[in-house]
Amino acid sequence: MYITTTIPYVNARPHLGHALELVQADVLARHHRRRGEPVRFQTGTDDNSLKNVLAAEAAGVGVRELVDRNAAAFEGLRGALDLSFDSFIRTSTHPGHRAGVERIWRATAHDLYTRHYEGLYCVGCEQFYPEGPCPDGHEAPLQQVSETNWFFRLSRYQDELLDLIRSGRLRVEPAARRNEVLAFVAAGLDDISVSRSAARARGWGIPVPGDPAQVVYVWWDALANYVTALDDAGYERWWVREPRKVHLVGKGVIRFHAVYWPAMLLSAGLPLPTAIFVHDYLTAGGRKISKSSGNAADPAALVHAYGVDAVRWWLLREVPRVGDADFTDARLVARADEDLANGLGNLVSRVAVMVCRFLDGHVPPAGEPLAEVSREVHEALEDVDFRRAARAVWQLVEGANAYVERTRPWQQDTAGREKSLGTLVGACRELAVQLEPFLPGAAARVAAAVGGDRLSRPEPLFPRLSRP
RNA sequence: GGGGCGGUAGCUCAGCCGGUCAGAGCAUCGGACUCAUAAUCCGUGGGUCGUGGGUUCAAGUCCCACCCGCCCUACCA
Repeated sequence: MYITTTIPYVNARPHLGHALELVQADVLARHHRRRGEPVRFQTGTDDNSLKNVLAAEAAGVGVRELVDRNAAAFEGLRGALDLSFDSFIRTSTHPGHRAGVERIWRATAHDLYTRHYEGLYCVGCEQFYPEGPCPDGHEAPLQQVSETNWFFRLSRYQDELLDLIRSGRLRVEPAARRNEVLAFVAAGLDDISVSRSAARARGWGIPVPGDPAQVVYVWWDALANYVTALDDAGYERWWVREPRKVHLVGKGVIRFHAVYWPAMLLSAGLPLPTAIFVHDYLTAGGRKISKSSGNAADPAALVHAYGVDAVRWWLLREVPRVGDADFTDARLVARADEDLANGLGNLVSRVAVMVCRFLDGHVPPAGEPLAEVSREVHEALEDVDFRRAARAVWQLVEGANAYVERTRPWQQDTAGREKSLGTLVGACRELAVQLEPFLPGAAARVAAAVGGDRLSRPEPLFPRLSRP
């Protein structure tokens, strides 16, 4: 499976919303790797956005400097969040990116034409509007622009796109999002502008082949990363031969991924992605998270404060498949204490201690499995429902804790203790296996605590985050 | 303006094609237990399922209108 995240533009540092998408992609990648499937997990940054130029000007630093600094912060999420991406592309520095964008441009030449355009342009949106003000409320005033741009014949692909999505050859999940896209396409597609004046872009971006006065529209540039990130062999393997190509995207950019991108590929005669998984947004304390609104919900800071397991667990266990989710520190702490400390951590602790206390640390033979959850986890992930998958894993924790109460090893003779503790150690080991895609660090610690023939009393795996 | 999503116990939410669908978790309260990170297990209370109509033998579950929140899209029929 080829799994991608969107590549955020790096006008600021990453926020929790980026972390959500990365962690979701990471779970899919780890899950499918665990199943023995070939996986390539791709992410990166969009360095070529005009917004980066503006952010640099506002901050009084060079574009290169700002872009490098912020891109490094995004790439640094790998360590902070235990991400397992195979490659990280930066559109301004990746060796093959520019050439790849140019190649796709040329391959679609039969659908490109120039048109004079006059209108109001919002640099914040990188879009034209018939009237002001900018609907997104960007600070910068709309600019009166009169120029000639390149246009792409998107209108030509309307029927093909409808057929693609309706037939499921291009899967869009959740269904509500698929319907949204279908409604948009069915309403009629206009050709889109796919270049910008190089002068207004301050020379930042990729020049249009054969027209250096124009730079390639940043979305065209950015979308291409899904194939330009791959070298020739990689392209063949992951974009031509791979049967499952999945884009994870936020709800705000569905149109680009489910309409523009497939149309570009159709025009260029290239293979298409097979699925687009759309997540909704996070709010923080009831307020919209935006990169410009300060450093609220900084994932690296949250990891520093609460640990990677708590942060990943909140993102996976608490965020619904449909609908925005509100993040607060209190919710993260409550969820971590309830599930990780009181549930999983305490379970491992009581099991290990009983083995030490009653069986002198010797691990008895494994008993019957307590619950079978791998299938439910898999089905939930196929359905792109991370919360349901995480909940399924937790059935093991609850089942094991209930089993302890039911069998009461402390009241049994040695044979009884061996039987129930054998079952419990087995359950903890299974838990470590099932947990790996979600909380790789925690899974490893659980595995270490209950691995081997002899156990010792473990330190608390997950100390409570709140004061008792 | 058009389209979409959400509005279900104090909180976070499940409820697919209409008929045990009025639920789960947390919180509250009561009980049990003592292996464990003052953790765990069992049970209880609590809701006119946004509002008002309609269809139906039967509607959170379908239709219409409206209110609130959010998203996408467009401001020319």
